[in-house]
Amino acid sequence: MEILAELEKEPLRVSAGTTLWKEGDETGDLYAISQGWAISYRDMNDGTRQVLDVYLPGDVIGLADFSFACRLANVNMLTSGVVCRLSMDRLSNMFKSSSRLGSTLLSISARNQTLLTERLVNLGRRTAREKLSHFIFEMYVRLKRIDRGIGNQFELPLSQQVLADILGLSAVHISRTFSDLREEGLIYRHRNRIELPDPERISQIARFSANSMSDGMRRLYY
Amino acid sequence: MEILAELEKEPLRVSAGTTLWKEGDETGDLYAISQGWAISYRDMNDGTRQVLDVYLPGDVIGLADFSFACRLANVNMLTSGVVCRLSMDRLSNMFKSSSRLGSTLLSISARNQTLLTERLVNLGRRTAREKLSHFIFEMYVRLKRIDRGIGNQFELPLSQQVLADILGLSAVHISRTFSDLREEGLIYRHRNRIELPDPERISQIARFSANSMSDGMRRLYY
DNA sequence: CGTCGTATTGATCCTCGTCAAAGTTAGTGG
DNA sequence: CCACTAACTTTGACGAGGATCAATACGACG
Repeated sequence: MEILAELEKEPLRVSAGTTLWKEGDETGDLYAISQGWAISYRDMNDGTRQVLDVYLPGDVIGLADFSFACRLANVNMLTSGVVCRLSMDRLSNMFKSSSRLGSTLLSISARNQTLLTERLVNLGRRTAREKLSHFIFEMYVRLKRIDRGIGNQFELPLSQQVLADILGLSAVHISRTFSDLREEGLIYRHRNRIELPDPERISQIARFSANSMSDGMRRLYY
Repeated sequence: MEILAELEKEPLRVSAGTTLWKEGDETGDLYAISQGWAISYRDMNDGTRQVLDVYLPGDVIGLADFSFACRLANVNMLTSGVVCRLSMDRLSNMFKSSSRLGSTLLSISARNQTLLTERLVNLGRRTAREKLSHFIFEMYVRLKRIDRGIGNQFELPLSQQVLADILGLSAVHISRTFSDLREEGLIYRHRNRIELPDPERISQIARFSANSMSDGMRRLYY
């Protein structure tokens, strides 16, 4: 615990749009995001981009580059927020002083992998309707976990263009899909606010497999 | 080193088609695959499936479920081969006796994540032509790493249906895409044998970003 | 009140999926 | 050595989901 408390020592305010790092930068410290939203993404050489990950408060950013000398993706703040730095040096020390902590980091890494995997399925084998509702529902579950007390409305600070870049679709098609979902009374979106009148139904049409996210499945750490 | 040698102690012959585990099984040991090919995949409830990962000799299987009580995907052998078991108990001990090893596992996990990420981009933002040539080229690079001395021909024991399940396409379209690539003299496929007359050009077509796989980028461990 | 980012809507095109049939190849048992 | 079967591949015809282009509408904000 005291090791992890160390983490919170150096809080840093960042404004919306701040670049934490760019692809190709030298790999340095990890960040823990304690307030705000961030995304990691890769620019394609044809002008489009693919969002790889969406980070919420409580997430650790940068683990994926752990074994590389250079960053493999850009990371930007979507909103203003607060991040905490953790230097790699200190991290190495932590490894030595606590084997338990090593397990924990490995757990976090494994869990990230699970989310990626889920998203891989989402991109590979689903229609736009399913992709969008699946993603919205994933966010709903993740937000609920860090903030009990979320009803069936929540803030989702992602433009339709960003959603398109996450789901591998065009922004135009995201708009159309939202229209469909709204007409069917499944998802309402006003500005950046999402309302899910019947979350259970969403999870069905999204073919959401609870496994990977349910608390019941998780183990000891993290 | 001696800890890792432990790994090789319990080699197990397995035949093509062997199921190492199924989705929902209790998470148990890790496997290292020392000969043969394997895949992990998820069955969708509409009869299709999505392949999540392709494992080659030298790869570690099962890290992704590390923090879960249940397996999140099926793992099958595509060919006959040899795998080595590593019990989780021993793994925990390893953590305690060697902080370096913890880092190594984390590196492996991070590297897996990188490959997933790459595949995410592949599924999200590329055409069938690009997807297929990207995947073929990725295999080429990975095989070359474990077997220097591979020229521009190699064995790829994946049916077109499996390729489809990897790339989120239909088997029919894989066939057509191979035809196109063959007519352009880019990729020849006979039976399970792949020939790349001009690997460099493939990597261009595939818009392959060398970063994530190049040795030059890698760090200490693994 | 104009301007800029963001959303919506329509028209058209193209990539890829689906269905179905035929062709190939490997493997089996007689 | 041949006939039979099962898995895999190729090819064609057709349809649908989503991309693209372009015009318009909607706020938010200075």
